[in-house]
Amino acid sequence: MQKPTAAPIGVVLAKTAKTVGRAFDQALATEGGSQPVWQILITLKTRRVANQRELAAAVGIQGATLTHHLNAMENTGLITRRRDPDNRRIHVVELTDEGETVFHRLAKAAIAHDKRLRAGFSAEEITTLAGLLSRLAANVTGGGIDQENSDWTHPNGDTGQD
Amino acid sequence: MQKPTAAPIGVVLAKTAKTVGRAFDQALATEGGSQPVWQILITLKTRRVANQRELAAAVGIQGATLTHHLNAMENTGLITRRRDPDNRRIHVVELTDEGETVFHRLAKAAIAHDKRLRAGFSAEEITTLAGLLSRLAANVTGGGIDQENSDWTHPNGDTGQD
DNA sequence: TATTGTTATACTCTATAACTATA
DNA sequence: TATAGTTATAGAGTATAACAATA
Repeated sequence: MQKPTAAPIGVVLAKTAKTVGRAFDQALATEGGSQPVWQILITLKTRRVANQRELAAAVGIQGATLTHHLNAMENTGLITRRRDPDNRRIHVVELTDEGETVFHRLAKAAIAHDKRLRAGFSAEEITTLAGLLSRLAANVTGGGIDQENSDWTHPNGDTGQD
Repeated sequence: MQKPTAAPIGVVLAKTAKTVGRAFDQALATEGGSQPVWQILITLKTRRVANQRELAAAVGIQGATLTHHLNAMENTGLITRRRDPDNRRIHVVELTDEGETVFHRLAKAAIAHDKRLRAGFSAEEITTLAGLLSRLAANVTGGGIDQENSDWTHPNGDTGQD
């Protein structure tokens, strides 16, 4: 009986991500959100994107896929699109007040989710884990993975912690 | 300027899983597979499931979703379904020869993928990573995550390494 | 009635290709 | 022509609800 190889790391990663991702979906859905919408909102709040292509890249989807989500978000009143007067090809995407509100609600859910996730972990372990995951991603991208999203927990110095 | 929180671990996990998962999709697609098909095949090869509900649970999908995939796999000749004579409610799922062949092809791709993933990692780091990921998953499931899949690299003592 | 699985239907996310508008 | 974005269409994966078959 050879030493069991244990599950390959890709399988462990995929299963963990599925489990954790579903819990996150659930948390966001409770607040009327979804992962793509959350990714779009957080990107709009935490970095300046020059155009939708950049936004799509930051979220990790194609331009047409982004349009699809933006249409839904515009319909539900989370964002507005207007043309940039300096270059009318560019559609400037902006959060509405409702979009801001939803962002804060989702941020709260995301923070709670992350807190739950970190339970029992030391800060050092989280750092180690993040580092290992980054290296994993780098191994399949050739090293160019965009792992920023810096200070998202305080997008406005306020995340609604009542 | 407060110390940047870095990305929350859930975000790092999701992004890494997306990146790595897409690379894996790509690797499987090249061999005519997909992740659900691979999960089903590997489960059939590495554990004895009493019925389709168990198989669905092992793969992490609903029964109806499994049926959907099994239909496709039956159509493409990877599996057969026959009724268990002892309990005709149960549909016994079995790999055809073609199914075996595809399994081995996908296993090869999966092994190559995992090797690529592990590049630059020590065995200890992989163990650490797997452990941390398991704990992460446990934090959202209440502890009952099914992380087996033991010796999948040698389903028959042979994985086709030419 | 309970268990096993399938069918019908639909939703979300994603993508590619062709198109419009602007430069 | 090149760039920014949208529309049209489609496909994969998933799910729930209702159903059929068997026990």
